[in-house]
Amino acid sequence: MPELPEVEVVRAGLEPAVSGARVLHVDVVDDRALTRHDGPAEDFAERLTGRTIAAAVRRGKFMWFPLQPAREGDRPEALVAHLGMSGQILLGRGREAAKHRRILLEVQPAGTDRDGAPEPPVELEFVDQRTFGSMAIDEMVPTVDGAPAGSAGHVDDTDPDAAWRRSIPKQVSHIARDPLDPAFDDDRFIAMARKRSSGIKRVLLDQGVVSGIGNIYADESLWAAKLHHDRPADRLGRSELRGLLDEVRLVLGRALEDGGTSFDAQYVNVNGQSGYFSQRLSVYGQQGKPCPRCGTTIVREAFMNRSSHRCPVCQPAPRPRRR
DNA sequence: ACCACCACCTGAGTGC
DNA sequence: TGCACTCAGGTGGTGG
Repeated sequence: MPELPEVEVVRAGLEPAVSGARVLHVDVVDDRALTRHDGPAEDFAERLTGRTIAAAVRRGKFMWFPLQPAREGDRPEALVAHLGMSGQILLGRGREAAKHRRILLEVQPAGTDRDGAPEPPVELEFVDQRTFGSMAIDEMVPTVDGAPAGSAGHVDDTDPDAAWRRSIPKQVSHIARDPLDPAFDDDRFIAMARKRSSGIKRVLLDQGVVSGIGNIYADESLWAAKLHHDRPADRLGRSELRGLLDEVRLVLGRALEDGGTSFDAQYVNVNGQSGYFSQRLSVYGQQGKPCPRCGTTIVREAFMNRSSHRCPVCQPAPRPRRR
């Protein structure tokens, strides 16, 4: 479930189960699910087993789960997860192994039932057909701007116990904030974009400039902002970029409300359920259908070994750059 | 520093 | 049926 809304659906679904939970058992079924981990599977399992998870945090398409220190004075660490193109994290108890199960974690939730008895352990199953996703244990470093590192749900940012709040896994530190992050800096985004000569869609997809946007939401946002994907970013006005940012936020927000975009069973929440935003797509995958705004037939074009979808009238091609 | 391209994978669909 | 080919929601490293 790879773009921001889908990853946020997963993060929010995991949060109540993992916050304060203790990792009882780690089973790495396929080592390829650890490409982001610096070390062998045994190292991953050893460092994770017995640890307590503090929370579930997300920036862009990356999620991480800060771990309480194993011993006082230890460097702060987190379990990092990226879903890649086809990853899922499913929650359950004793479920049958999915075909592409890569890692299974068994955790002891922090909560108790209404009689005060501990809840039964729960399984987190990391499933990933194409193995572009992976997990890792990574050290945490302070955020450069000193603000909370990402979206963490119901967390008190002033709580001194939440020291992890202003830290980020080292391998995620180069990722820019996403447009739904309160600490996202609009002016910084606009300044960065206006230094890029490549097309605006490449800039939207550059996770070091703005994170969380992938091929679906780039196309949807550009259609909403009436911009062609090849418009050179350094030739766009500040107000055009501001307007684009507004549309990005609207699109991501609506997709989140709908539980994300699911084209097939590949993209589901932690309970295996689909999202419904695919019913509201204006251009992505809508080639041959009428533009919802002007009725012109939507076209699909090759773009970076993938596709771009647009309305030829609402989003006319830019004139080639003169020199 | 930027920029375009390629590799990393599995499976579904299409045309011959 | 089988085979070759294309395509799919992402990221990172590589050269220029």
